[in-house]
Amino acid sequence: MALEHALLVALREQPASGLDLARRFGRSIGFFWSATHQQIYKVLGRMESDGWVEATEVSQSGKPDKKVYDVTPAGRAALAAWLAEPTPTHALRSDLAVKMRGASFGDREAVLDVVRANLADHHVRLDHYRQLMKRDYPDGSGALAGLDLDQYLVLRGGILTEETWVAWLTEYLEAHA
Amino acid sequence: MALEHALLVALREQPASGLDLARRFGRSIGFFWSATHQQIYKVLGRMESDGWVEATEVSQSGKPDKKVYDVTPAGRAALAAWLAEPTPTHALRSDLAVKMRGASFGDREAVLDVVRANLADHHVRLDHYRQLMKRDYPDGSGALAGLDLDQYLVLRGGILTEETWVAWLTEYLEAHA
DNA sequence: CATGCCTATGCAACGAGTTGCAATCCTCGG
DNA sequence: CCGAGGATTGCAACTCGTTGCATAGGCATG
Repeated sequence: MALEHALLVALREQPASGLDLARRFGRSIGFFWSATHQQIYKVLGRMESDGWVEATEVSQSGKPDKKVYDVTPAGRAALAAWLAEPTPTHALRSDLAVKMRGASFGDREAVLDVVRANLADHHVRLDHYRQLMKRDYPDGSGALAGLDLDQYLVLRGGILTEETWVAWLTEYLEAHA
Repeated sequence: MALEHALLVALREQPASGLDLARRFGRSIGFFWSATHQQIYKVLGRMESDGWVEATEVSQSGKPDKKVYDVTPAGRAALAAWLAEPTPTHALRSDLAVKMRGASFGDREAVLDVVRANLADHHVRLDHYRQLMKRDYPDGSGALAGLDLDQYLVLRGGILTEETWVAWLTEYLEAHA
């Protein structure tokens, strides 16, 4: 239900084509929200027929044309309304947690390998986020406000989340060492 | 894809009926994995026709009969195979993060209210988990092993996760104070 | 020119989960 | 007896997202 609104946020930050969005959702935004290009095209089409966004054909040199989407006033209103709605908090929902809990019912060493692989992945992500932080906010949050501050704070959330994963999986592995 | 395996883990811990499972998924297990009874019945039916579980009709005094499911050898093998598979890590996926990032495009004070409501909810969950921890593991993890240790460690993960949410949302609110 | 590769957009089929509703069995209170 | 209400199981329709594939333009290389 929220991909539409995530796309509205992304397009308000910067108008873009479907594939541009897919790339952004694979990078900075997408570390906190993922979506494939198929899903993005599908939702963009619905949003366009709902009048939330409108597309402009843009010619490119050396590449096929692309359709750059921008948010309409109706889309802005829909976004503002959604932003003010309460959001239910839903639980974690992690395959890995299920495997950790069920490790006794299979090959424990195999589960530990899965956990180790995930830990390595979370280390990579954490390093990546920290690099983004250093590159984009070398002076900390002091001078930020509005959109910049919000982007900073969401990146902070990503870092906190990855640190938690690292801590948790490390604790799991040490307890089973 | 993993509800089936989450159910296998739950049933290996303790055979149960569909509604029993729904209640457990609304409680201890479900703080890390949620599922409605409809979804559980649907998946249990498929698992039964796949030969992963088998049901026994059990009469109850004062209540309708119930079907208690237990895991078959084929189900045990399927669970063991799944446990050893690698698990891709997928990103956060949080409506609230999108709202925090997009707060500039709507009524910021309304978004802050949404964040405050979520913060209160995470405080409640954190308290709940800590009570579970105190009730079920008053002596810490020292003497635990196997299934008990795993259950403890997953609860630890829940606590770490909720602490992270509390820290993050608090930081967000203070930055916009 | 033919082939392969990248960009860009999109369709179709499927799987998973949610929401709303229904049916049955049982007990309890009036 | 009758109706209310909880327990138990389940169906149907819908939304959301994934996976696999298709189409087309343009470039580079052999």
